[in-house]
Amino acid sequence: MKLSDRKKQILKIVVNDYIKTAQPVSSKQISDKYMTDLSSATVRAELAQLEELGYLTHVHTSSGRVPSKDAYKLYVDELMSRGKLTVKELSFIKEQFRKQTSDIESVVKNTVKIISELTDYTSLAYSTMSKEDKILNVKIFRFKPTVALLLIVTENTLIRDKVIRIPEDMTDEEVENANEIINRMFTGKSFGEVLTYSDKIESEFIEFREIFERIIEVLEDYVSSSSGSLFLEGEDKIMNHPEYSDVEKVKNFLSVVNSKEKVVDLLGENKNNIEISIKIGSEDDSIPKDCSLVTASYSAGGVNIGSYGVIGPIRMDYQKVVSVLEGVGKILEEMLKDE
Amino acid sequence: MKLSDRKKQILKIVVNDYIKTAQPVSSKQISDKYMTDLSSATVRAELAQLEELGYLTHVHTSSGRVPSKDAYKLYVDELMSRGKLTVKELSFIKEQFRKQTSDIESVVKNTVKIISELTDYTSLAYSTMSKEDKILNVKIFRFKPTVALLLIVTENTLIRDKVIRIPEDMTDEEVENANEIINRMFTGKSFGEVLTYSDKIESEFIEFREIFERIIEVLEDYVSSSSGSLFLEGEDKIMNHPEYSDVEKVKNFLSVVNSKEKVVDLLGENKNNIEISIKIGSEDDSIPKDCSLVTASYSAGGVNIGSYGVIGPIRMDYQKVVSVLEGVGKILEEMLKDE
DNA sequence: ATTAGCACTCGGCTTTTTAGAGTGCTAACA
DNA sequence: TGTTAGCACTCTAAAAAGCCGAGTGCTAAT
Repeated sequence: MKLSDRKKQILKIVVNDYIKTAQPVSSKQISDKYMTDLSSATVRAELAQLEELGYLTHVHTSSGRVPSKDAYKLYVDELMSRGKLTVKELSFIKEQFRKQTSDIESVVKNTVKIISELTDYTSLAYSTMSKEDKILNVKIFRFKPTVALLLIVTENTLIRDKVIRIPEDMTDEEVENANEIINRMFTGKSFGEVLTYSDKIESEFIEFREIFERIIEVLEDYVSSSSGSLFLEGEDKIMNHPEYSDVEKVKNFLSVVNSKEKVVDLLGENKNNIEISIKIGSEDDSIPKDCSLVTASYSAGGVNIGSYGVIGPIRMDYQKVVSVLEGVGKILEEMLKDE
Repeated sequence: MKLSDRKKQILKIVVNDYIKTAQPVSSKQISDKYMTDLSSATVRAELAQLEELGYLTHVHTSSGRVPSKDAYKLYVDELMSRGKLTVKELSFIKEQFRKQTSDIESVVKNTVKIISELTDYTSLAYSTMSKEDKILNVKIFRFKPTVALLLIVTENTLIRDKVIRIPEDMTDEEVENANEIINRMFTGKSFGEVLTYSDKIESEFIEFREIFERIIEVLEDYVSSSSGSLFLEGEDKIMNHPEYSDVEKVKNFLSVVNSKEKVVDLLGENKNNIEISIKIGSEDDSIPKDCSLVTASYSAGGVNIGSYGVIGPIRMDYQKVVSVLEGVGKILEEMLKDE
């Protein structure tokens, strides 16, 4: 059934008001505050029908209406007016980004912080570590007889470094040598490729076997499912919202959000959308019960390299969140383009 | 006034029981469960006197006794029996550490995790970035025309890396050159020294001015008060304890614990003690209200390079916490010695 | 010094009461 | 036919009242 314009208008009012106040909204309020030309009785009739259609719920016989998940969905798809960031917010974002140094990691880290700050929700980002990412350069930097730092630079400007052990009896030249050979072998290849051929390659360089193994280990580690960097900010922000006035719920929320695997699961899904994606409630049940997730993804050089977003109660200020994500996203893309 | 042995014994019972149950403990419970040779009336008399002396409080006229801060202090200083870790726990620790790779950062990170896991409290660690730490080696690794990775290896085996920008028109040789000169200048010097002389040095190398400035920036950044790495684990564990059944309190706790500056403040203090230090309640008021902090410090090569510990409610299982910190500490020291 | 006994206190729980906000329905109205 | 005033009804949230019992403090006896 198609909703009349008036029904839509009323539904929008209900959702807006409920998002703002977290209180069930009554017919009288609507008629008084938003639709002075209509009596509460008329509104009441409309509300009853909207409820019939599944967009509203009654907490109990008396006491106003609360939006259902369907209502939220309709709201974000059709009803919600797209907000713009205020000048103040925009300049705050720019201000924050200005302090920024170069590497992607810290840019993303900062982004997450800004988003959480601006929206007052828990915010998260995930940098994909894709198997397709091509290796540009591998550098073994030995800074102690038995210890070296392994640097891997990839196409997506991702740098990974990790400490590895070096056999003590290797001379610096040998290490240098190994490095060069490895570089020749790896450069231009993707993580995936390198790992696939690792057995074959390995046999060719028995002399550097040990170093080689370490490196492969590191690579495997990076590609392994839950790798990639995860950034989380404002986990505690959830407590600023009345639906989480109960410690049990907070605990549950945090246990999900603090589990890297689960979060990666959440964020991993919307690969291709540059668009903002909104998941409401247990529309998909990986999200913690009664939560919504709003995400976008960012890319460098046209390739999707991660996603970022906000997680919070279903009664979320979608308008604000979307505008913040859009605003920040634009600036973020610019920053990454520079690299 | 000196406490009789019996009073001490009773006080110990009260603290132990209260730590375990979080419930005020009554004279009857004591007489029934712990001192069957004494009647509740006698115990009652003793309790009354202990209260007189300030070790116990009455929540209200009826309903049992609760330890005061003084009681906790006495408890940890004299009364508490030192616990040993169970075999199970010990093997758990070793198991966890076995997976460990080399670098300090991840060892410490792992340590924090283990502690939090084992104690069920929020656990934290802080790696000092001291001005006295001497620079062993500086390496500029240019992996893109305008971008380089700056590595700084220090005496305490700390490695810091950071991405810096390089002027595009510098040739690789020039960068190499700059690197060498900088290395000569910096090696053997402490952060503090380098920063002090930075003005003077700078004038000598106008040609490399830009790189030089970047490096100084990075150094400054590291030395700046809130630098050093902070590790936090199990922030949510606080909610497992009944005194934090109120969201407001949790919020307050988290707001302190999530603020890097504040935590660094907390941990920064007990520099010299290898010993375990226990701070109860607002004995010192930097700690979040009604919290206790148990810390120890770790060192490498005899130098103190950080501290780690546990933060939680005053009603904390000190015995368990201390034994875990000691146990983990020993293994940690060993691991770090290997480096 | 210890203990049994008893009166007394007071928090926490359950129950009752009350007030008011909101609905649904109906009948009247434009 | 859509809108509205009016009213009975429902249900919650908050306050008030009542009850239970755990625990204490004190006293008098052992």
